[in-house]
This record gives sequence, structure tokens and C-alpha cells, in this order.
Amino acid sequence: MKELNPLLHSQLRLAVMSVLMNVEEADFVYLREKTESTAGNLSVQLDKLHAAGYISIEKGFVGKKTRTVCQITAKGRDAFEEYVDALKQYLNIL
Amino acid sequence: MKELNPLLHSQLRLAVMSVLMNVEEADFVYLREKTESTAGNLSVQLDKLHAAGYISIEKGFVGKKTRTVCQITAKGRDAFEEYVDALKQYLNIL
DNA sequence: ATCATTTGGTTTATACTATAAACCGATTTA
DNA sequence: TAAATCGGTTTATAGTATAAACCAAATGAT
Repeated sequence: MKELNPLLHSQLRLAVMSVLMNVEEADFVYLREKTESTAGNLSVQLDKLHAAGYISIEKGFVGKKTRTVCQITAKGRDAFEEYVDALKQYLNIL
Repeated sequence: MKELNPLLHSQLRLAVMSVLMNVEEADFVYLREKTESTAGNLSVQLDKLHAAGYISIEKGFVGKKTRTVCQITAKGRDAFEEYVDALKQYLNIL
């Protein structure tokens, strides 16, 4: 049986990736609201996705406020699709 | 966003449930081979599924050898289907 | 007959993970 | 000025997955 990429087999990271698959970019606040997660948890999981090269993270400013913008990378896209394929084996459906 | 049932959101438990969804019953050895897991890990995860009421476990004999037979329960079936539905949200593939 | 190996598991130790609480510096509001 | 809010990060902790170590019974080898 194919392995389920453990980096993606996590509720919050999967939710983040799912959002980023369907949008050009998303900032920290938007992701926190969309995934209904706490800022702490989100921060940690974004770091892991970034460390894996699955997303890019850019910190900038809007006026005087910081803004953290995330995008999925090509590698992240591939990994997500592979994860979905592997999952299909486990579910025997979809 | 719907929660992903943490009892099912585990690689091995999900694999076990997936097998049991498609077969009338399965014994320990078959599950170990089919899921390519170690006996220790499988034993622990079967207990958890049993404790949750998702599977039944019957220990008997074939000749002089012990045989542990598992079956998915109605509750397990429901939980599995709900898990799949929730997952679809995360994967955006309705 | 006895020693070693295999079979079918269970228990236990460990390393990893997810998560929220606590925190921080800057900014806005009172 | 003080207090509350915003946008996060760091850290402490509980929970989880996993394999290693173990066990008792059965089988195989000498």
C-alpha cells in the first residue's frame, strides 16, 4: 500500500493546502479564518509546509501592519495530488 | 469546516477500516499482510477501533491455533462514510 | 526428548505531533 | 498614558503512532 505523505496527513496542513490549491494566494488572517484554527497552530503548520517547500511565505506590510502571504508551490501542488491519489487507495472510492 | 474524526484519521486504522468495508470479515494475519503493518501496531489500532465500537473482534481457534477475526460494525460503517464526506471538503472534490 | 524456530499475538518504551497557552512588539483606541 | 487589539511566534504539554521487546503455544530439526 502506498504511504500517505505524513506532512499532508494532518488536518490543519491539509486544510491549508486545500485552500491554497484553489486560490492564487492567501494571507495569514484569511487562512486562520477559513481553516478555523488558532494563530499558534497555524503558524507552526505554515512553517512546516514552508520547510518542505510546499508553500512560499512572504512577509510584507500593508500600511504599517504586517501581512504574511502564502502561495502553494509547484512541488506542493504535486505532493497534494499524489496524496489524493494515495488516499483513494485507502478509501476505495472517490 | 467539518472535523476529521481523529480515530479514523490515522494511516493504519484507515487502511484497516477500508479493508473491512469491502469484505465480510478478516483475520489478524490477513489484515497484517494487506495493510503491510507490524503485528504490534496492528494490535494496538484494532483495540482502538474496537473500543470505539467500530469493529467487532472475536478470538477463536482453527485447530490448535488462535485466530482473531474482525468485522466492521454498523457504527463503524457510518463513521467511515462520514469521514469520507468530511474529507471531500478538504480535498475539494465533491 | 529437547532445543530452536515460527506463529499469532500483546505490552511497553520512545520519538514524534498537534495543539493551545503564553508571549511579544507594534498599533490603534479611549 | 494606559489599555485593548492585531498579527503573529515560541514553548509547554498531552496525545499518537510505531516498532521493539516480549510471551505462550505449536511446529520443526537433531
